[in-house]
Amino acid sequence: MHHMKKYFTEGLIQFTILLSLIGVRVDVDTYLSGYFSPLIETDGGPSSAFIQTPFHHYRDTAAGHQVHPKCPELDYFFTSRRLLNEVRALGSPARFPTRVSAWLVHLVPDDGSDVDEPHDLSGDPGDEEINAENHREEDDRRAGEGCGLSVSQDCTVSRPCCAAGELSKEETLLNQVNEEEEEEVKDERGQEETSPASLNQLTQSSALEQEDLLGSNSLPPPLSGLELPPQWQDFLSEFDDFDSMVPQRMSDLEAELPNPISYDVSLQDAMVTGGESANSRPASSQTPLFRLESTNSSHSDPSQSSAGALPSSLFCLSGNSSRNETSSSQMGGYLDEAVFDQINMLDLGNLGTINPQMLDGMQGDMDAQWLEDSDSGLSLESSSRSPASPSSSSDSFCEDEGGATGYSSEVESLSSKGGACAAAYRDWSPMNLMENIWHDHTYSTSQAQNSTSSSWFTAIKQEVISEDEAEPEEMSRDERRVQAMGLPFSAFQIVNMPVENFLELLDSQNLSGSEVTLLRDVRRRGKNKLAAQNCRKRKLDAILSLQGEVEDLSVQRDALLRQRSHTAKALSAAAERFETLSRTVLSHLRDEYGHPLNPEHYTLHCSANGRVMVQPRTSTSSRTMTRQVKRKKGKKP
DNA sequence: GGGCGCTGTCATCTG
DNA sequence: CTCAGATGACAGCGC
Repeated sequence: MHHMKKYFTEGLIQFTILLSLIGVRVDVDTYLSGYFSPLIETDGGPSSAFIQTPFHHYRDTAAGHQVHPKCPELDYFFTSRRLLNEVRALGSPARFPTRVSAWLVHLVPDDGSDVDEPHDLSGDPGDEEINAENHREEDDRRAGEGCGLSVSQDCTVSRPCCAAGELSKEETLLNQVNEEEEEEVKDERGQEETSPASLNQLTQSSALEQEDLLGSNSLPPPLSGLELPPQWQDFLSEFDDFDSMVPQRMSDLEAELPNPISYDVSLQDAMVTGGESANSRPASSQTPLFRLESTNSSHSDPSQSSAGALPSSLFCLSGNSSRNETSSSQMGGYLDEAVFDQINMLDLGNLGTINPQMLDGMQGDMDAQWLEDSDSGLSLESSSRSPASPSSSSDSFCEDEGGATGYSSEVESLSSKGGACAAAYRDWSPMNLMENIWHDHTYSTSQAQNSTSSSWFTAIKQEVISEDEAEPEEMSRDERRVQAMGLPFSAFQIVNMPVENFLELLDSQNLSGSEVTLLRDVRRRGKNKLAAQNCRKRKLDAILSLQGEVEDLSVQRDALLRQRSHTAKALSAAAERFETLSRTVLSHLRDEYGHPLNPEHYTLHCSANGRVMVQPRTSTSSRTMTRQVKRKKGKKP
C-alpha cells in the first residue's frame, strides 16, 4: 500500500509537471503565500464541497457595487468577460500559462492520530476558517468514512492518506526525495493540527462556477487508496505530445499569420482585440495563450497575475458530451461572423468598374479644360447645352428670372455695352479657378483683392475695353448672356469676383432689374457648376477610398478566418486531450468502497482561477437545466 | 433608338 | 436675411 501511494503521488507530481510543461501553471503554494484573503466558506450544496476562492469578494463588490453573488446577470457578465479575454488571449500564440490547483483531502480512520486529519496540503490559513466552519459537520461524518478524496487547490494532489508520513507535499517536486517530503509533511501536519481539517473536502470552484458546486450528497464516497495501474505511465506519456501539440499549432499560426490584423482598421479592435489590441504586442511576444486577464487579476498575487486559468470554455467538462463542439462554438463566437457577412453584403463589386485611370484622367481633363477655358476666358464651357439662339428675340428677358433657360433679344441689344469679355477672360488666371475648384473658397483675383472695389472695377474695365471682338469659339449660355449685355466683365469674372465687387458692379452699371437678375443667376450658376464638379470629384474619391477599404478588409477577413480555423483546431485538440486526461484521472480515483469513479458520471472541472475539482456531470447538467427552466419561467409574464 | 456617362442646372439644406 | 458651399435630382448632350 505504501508503495502504491508513493507511486500515485509520483504520478500526480508528474502529472503536475506535465501540466506545467504544456503551459498550465501549477501554483503549488498559492495559499501558502498568504496573499489571498481568507477564503470564504460557501455551502457548496449537498456535495459538502467548499468553495475556497477569494473571488467572492471581488465579485460581490464588482465595479464598486454590491452585487449579489447569485445574480445571474453577473454570472453572465463575468462569464462573457472571461470568455472574451480567453479568446483575446488566443490571439497570441503561446503556451497555456494557467494555473491548475487541486488538492486532495482524504479521510483517514478517526483514531485520533495526526494522520487522521485531512491533509490540506496547501496549508493556507484561509482554509482554516473554512475548515473550522465545517469541523463539526465533518466530525459527524468522519466516523463512517474511511478515506476522503479531494482534488486540492494548487494542483496539489495528495496521496491517499492511510498512514502517517505518507503525504507528499506539492512543494516537493520531482527531484525531491521521499525523506524530504516526509519532513515537509510533518511540518504541514503541524499546521493542520491547528486548523480544523475538513473531510471529503472537495475544492469548489470560484464564484464564477457557483452553479457548478457540488452537493455533498452527490459527492462520491470517501476514497480509499488510489490504485495505480500500469497504464498510468502510458496515460502520462500521452501528454508528451500534448505539450508540443498546441504550441506547434500556435507556431504554425504565427508562421502563417505573422500579422493578420491591420492596425488602421477599427473593426478588429472592436471585435477581437478590444482594449488590448493584438497588434499592440510584438509578434514575438510570448503572451500566454490562455491568459485570463480579467477574472483573477484583482485577487491574484503577483505570481499569479500573469497566469490565468484554463479557459472554462475548453475545460469545463460538466456533463456535456459535445465538449469539442462547445469549445469550438465558443471560439466561433469571438469572430463575429455577422460582421463579415455584413461586409459581404456590401456588394461593392461594381465599384471595380470604376477605372482609376478615368479618375486620374479626370484631373488632367479638368486642367486641360481650365486651360482651354483660360484661352476662351470661359469657365462655363457648357457649349453643348441650350441652343441659346440669339434669334429667339420674342422671349422676354424677364422670363428668364425664374430659371436658367431662355434668352432675350433684349440681351442681344445690350451687347453694345461691352464687347470686351474675351479680353477680360484672358485676364483671369486659370490657376485661380483651380484654387476654387479644390475648395479654396477664396476669391482669387489678385487685382480684385489687392485693390479697392472701385479701383478693381476701373482697372478691369479699362483693360477689357481695349480688347474685344475676340469671341470664343464656344461660349456657354451665361457667357453669351453676359456678352450680350455689353458688360465689361466675362461670366467667369462675374462668377469669381468677390461679392463686394460683384455688388459694386451691379450698382455701378445702372443695370435694370432683369439685368441684375441675370447677372446674379450667372454668378449663382457658375458657382454651383464649380461646386457640382467638386462634389462629383469628392464622390468619386470617396468611392475609390471605400473600394480600397473593402479590399483591405477582405484581406483582413481572410486572415482572421484562417486564424480562427487554426485556433479552433488547436482548441478542439486540447479539449480532446483534456477529456482523455479527465477520464483517465477519474478512472484511477476510488471511493471509499474502492470503486473507481465513473468518468461518465464525474468530470474534472477547471474553474476560472485554475482550480480543479471533481464534479458530477449530472449535477451540473441538471442544475443548468433547472436554471434554464427558471429563466424561461421568468420570461413568461 | 436606347443605354450610359458627363455635365450643367435647379432646389434645398447648412453654416 | 444674405451668401456661399454642398448635394441630390433632373435633364440635355454626345458616344
